[in-house]
Amino acid sequence: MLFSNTHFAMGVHVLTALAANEGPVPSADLAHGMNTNAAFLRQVLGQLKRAGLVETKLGAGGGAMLARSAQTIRLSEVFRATVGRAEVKRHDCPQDGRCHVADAMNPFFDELSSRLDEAIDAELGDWTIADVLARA
Amino acid sequence: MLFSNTHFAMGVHVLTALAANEGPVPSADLAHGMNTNAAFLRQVLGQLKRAGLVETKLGAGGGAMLARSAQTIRLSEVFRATVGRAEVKRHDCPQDGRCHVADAMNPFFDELSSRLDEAIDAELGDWTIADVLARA
DNA sequence: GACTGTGTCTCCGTGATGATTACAGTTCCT
DNA sequence: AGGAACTGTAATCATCACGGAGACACAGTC
Repeated sequence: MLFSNTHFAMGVHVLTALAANEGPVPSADLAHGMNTNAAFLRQVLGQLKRAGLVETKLGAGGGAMLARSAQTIRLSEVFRATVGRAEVKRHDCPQDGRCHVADAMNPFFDELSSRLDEAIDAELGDWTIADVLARA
Repeated sequence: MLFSNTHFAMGVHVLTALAANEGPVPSADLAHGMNTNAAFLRQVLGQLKRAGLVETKLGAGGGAMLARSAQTIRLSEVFRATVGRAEVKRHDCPQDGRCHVADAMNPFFDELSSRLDEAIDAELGDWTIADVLARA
C-alpha cells in the first residue's frame, strides 16, 4: 500500500471538490461530502494551505477555496504537501555486526527511497486537479 | 511512507544475506541477524519462495538459500513477491451523491495506482540483489 | 453583538503490524 | 530406528498509528 495514511487521497478529493465550486466552502460541508469529520479534514486543508494550494477565510461565509486555478495544481504538489518525501518502510536493522550486510541496508534504502520518490513525483506531475475534475 | 509493512525491506535484506552465504541458512540464524523472529521471517521467506526467489530445505542442515544467482534477482521481483500490486491508500469515499466529484475518485485512483505501480516496478527493475550485496 | 468558521488540542475505538509461542510434518545423522 | 534440526502455519498478544469525535480560543462576517 502506498502512503500509509489517506491524506493524499483526501487532498486530491477535496481540491477537486473545491475546483467544482466557486466561493469558499466550510470544512464541515466538505467533510460531510467526503464521509469524514471536519476537524480531521482541517488538518489536511492546513497542509494544502501551507503548500499554497488552498486559501481559507474565517468567519461567516468563509471556508476553503483554491488558491490557484485547477489547471495549475499538479498532483505532485499535493503529494509533497500531504506525504512529504516518499520513504521505503524498513525494519529495525541492527548495526552491531550480527549480520554482515546490515550496514549496507540503511544507506541503500535511503538511495532507493530517493529514486522512488523522484519516480512518483514525475508520474504525479503529469496530472492536474483539472484533469481529475474532467472525469467527474 | 511506501509499503505499509516491512516485508519488502526484509525481503531485500534476507536475500542479500543469503547471497552472501553458500549453503542453506536456518531461519533462526537469519532472524537473529535481522533483529526479528524466526516465525515472522519464515512468512517473508514463504513469499519469496512462492515467487521462485528462494528455496528451502527441511530437516537438519536445512534452511533457506537463493533459488537463482543474485545477479538475476531484480528488486522488482522482490516487490511483486512481498507487496503485490502498489495501491494508493484512499479514504472511504461515499458514492451516494453527497459529493459531486466522489464518483470519479475511485476510478481515478485505480488508474493512478496502476501508473505508480508501473513506475515503481520500472525503477526497481534497475537493481539486482547483486547490486545491493556489492555495497556491503 | 451574535453568528460562523478556522486552527488546534485531547481523548478514544479500531485495525494492522510484528513478536511470541506452539506444534505437526519433513529431513538428516548416527 | 530413533533423535535432533528445521520448516510451515496457526493462534495469541502487545503496541501503535490512524482517523473519529468533541471542545475551545480566536478571528472575521453580518
